[in-house]
Amino acid sequence: MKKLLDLISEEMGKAFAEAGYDASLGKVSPSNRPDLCEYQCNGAMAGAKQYKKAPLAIAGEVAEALKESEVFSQVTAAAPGFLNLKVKESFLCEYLTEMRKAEKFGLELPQKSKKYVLDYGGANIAKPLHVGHMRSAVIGESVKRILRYCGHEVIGDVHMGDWGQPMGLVVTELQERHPDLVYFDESYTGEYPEEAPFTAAELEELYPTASKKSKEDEAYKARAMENTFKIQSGVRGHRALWQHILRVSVEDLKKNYKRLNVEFDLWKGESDVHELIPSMVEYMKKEGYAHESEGALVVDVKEESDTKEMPPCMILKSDGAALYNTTDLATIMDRMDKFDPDGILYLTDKRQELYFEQVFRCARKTKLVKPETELVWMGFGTMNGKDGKPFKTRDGGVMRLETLIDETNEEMYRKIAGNGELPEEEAKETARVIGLAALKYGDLSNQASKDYIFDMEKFTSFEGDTGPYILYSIVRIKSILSKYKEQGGRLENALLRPAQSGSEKDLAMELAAFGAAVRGACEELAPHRICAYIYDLANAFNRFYHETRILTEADEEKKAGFIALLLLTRDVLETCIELLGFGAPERM
RNA sequence: GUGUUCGUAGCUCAGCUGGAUAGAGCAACGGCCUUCUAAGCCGUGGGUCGGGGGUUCGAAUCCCUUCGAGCACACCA
Repeated sequence: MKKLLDLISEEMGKAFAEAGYDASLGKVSPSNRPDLCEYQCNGAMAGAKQYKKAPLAIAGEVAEALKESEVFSQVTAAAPGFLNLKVKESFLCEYLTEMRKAEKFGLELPQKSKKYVLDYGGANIAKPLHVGHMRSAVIGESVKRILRYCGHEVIGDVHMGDWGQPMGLVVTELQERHPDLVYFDESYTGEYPEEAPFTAAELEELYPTASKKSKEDEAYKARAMENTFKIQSGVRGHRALWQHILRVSVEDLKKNYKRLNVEFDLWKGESDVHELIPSMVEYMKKEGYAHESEGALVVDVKEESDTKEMPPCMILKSDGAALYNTTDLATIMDRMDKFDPDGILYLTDKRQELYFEQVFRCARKTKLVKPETELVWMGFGTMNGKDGKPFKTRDGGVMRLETLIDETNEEMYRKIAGNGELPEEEAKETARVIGLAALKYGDLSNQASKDYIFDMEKFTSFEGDTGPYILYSIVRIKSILSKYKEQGGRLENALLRPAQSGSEKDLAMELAAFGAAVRGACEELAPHRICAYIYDLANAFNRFYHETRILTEADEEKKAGFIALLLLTRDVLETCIELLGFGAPERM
C-alpha cells in the first residue's frame, strides 16, 4: 500500500501534468497552517522560475484541473503560490479501511530484504551494567525491531568485552583469597568442578577490588597481567576459571537485559575471534596493507580528501599484543564469513566516532568486506543528570542499571498505588510495565545522537510527552472497547465510516500517517520519530474522545464506526510501542 | 592547536529534502467532571531561533565569519 502522502502527491502530479507542467512538482506535504488546510503543495513556486510564470497563476491552473478530483474536497491557490488542500472524508475512509485489512497496516516493504548484523549493548564481563549501558541497549533494541518490522533481517549481537585485562584482575583477586583452589594447581590433570567457586554477587565485587589494588600495587598488577596472559594462552586451570566467570556473568547479564525487555540473538564476545587474529595479521602484512610505525603494526587510512587528522589504524601494539581495533576487525571478518550480511551496524557512545571511521576504512582498504557492504556507525549521546553533567548517584558514584530500574518502578508504584483501586499484586506488576515505558520512552523520545537530561519526575509523569501518557491513552481505548463488548457489541463487525467531525478527521489523518512515520524511522534509524508520531496520535485520540460520546451514541452504525476507528488507533499505538520495546497494561 | 557536534520560550525538547504567523510539554494563569478513566480536554501569557554577513522571490534550516559549550585527536575500550 502506498503512503497517503504519495497517493495525494500522485493526484497532484497528474493535475500539474494536465496543466502542462512537470508532474514532479506535485509533491504534497502536511500543512504548516492547519487553520487554512490539511495538506499543502509548494510546487507552483518551485516551478515558477522554470516556466517563467507567476507562481500564483500556475497554482490557479492546477487548482482548476482538480475541480472534479475524487481525492480533494478543496483545492485553493493562495499567495504567493501555495496550493491549500483538504482531502475528502470518503477517500480517507477508504484508505483506513485498506489499512485495517492489510498486513502491517499496508506498510510498504522493500523489494529486496537486507540482512544486517547489529552490534549493540556493549556489556562487559565481570562488571555489572550501569546506567551508561542503558542507551545502547534501549536504542539498539528499538532499531532492531524497527528494521525487522520494515522487512529486514537483523542479527543482534551483544558483543561482550570478555577477553581483556579485567579477566586477569578477577582471577588474581580470586587467587589472593583462595590460593588453594584447584584451578591454580598446575599439576592437576583431573576434571574441574561444574560449580563456579564464586557467586554472581561475589564476582561483582571482585573486579572493583582488584582494579583498585592493581593501581596501588605494582606486584599485584604484574600478577594480573600474567594471569591475563595465562587465560589468553590457554592454561587449563585459568581457562576453566574464565569459563566460570563468563557463565556466571552472562547469566546475570541476561537477567538484567530481560528486565529491559532487550534480547540478543548472539552472545558473542571478543574472545570468539581470538584465534582468527594471527592469520588476519599475517594476511594484512602479506598483502602489504600493514606496516610498522613506531614499533607498532598499523594500516594507513588517511585519504586525500581529509580535512582532519586521520591517525593510522593500529593492528598490533609495539609489544605485539592485540587491541580493541584488532578484535573489531577480526569480528568483521568473522561476521562476513558466518553471515555474509549486507551491512554491519554499530551502536556506541558518540565519542567513538573517529575510532569507527578508522576501523571502517581499514576494513574496506584491506578488503575484509565487499565494496558494497554497508558499515554504519550510530553514535548516541550521554545520559546526563539535572545539572547537565553525566548521571551520577547522590554520592557521586556510577549508578547501576538495576538500581535505576528499581527506583523507577518504586516511583511508579507510589503513583498508581495512591491513585487507583488496583489490588497490590496487580499494582506492582503494572508499575513495572509503566516504569519500563517511562524509562524507555524518556530515552527514545530524544534524538539518539544528542545528550539528554534524565529527569525521573518528568519521565514518570502521566502528563505531557511521556511513556505513561501514551499508555494511559491506550488503556483508555481498551476500556471503551471492553465496555462495548459488554454491551453486546461485536468488534469484528465494526465498519469505518467517513469522519463526521473535525477531531474525528484529524484522528483519521494521523492514523493514515503511520506508514510515513515508520518508514522515516527506519530510513533514519531513528526511534524518536516513532515517539513523536505516537504522541501526535495519542493527542489526536484524546481530543476526539473528549468531543465524542462513543458508547452512548444512539445510531448503532455510527457507534460501530467510532469503535472501528478506536480499534485501528489501539492497534497502531500498540504496534508502535512494540517497536520501541515496551508494552501496555490492560488497565491502570 | 586540528577536527567535530551543538546553541530555538524560564526549564526540557520538536522543527522532514529552504516556504505562509517558529511548534510541543513542563512551570504560571483561567475555564471544563450527574455521562465511555479529569492520569484528560480547551484557552491565555511567554521567542532578537547565540551575534554578524551572504545566497534566495522566501533562511531556524544552505554558505562564510564570530562568540560560547561539549566531545575526539595511534599503543584504553
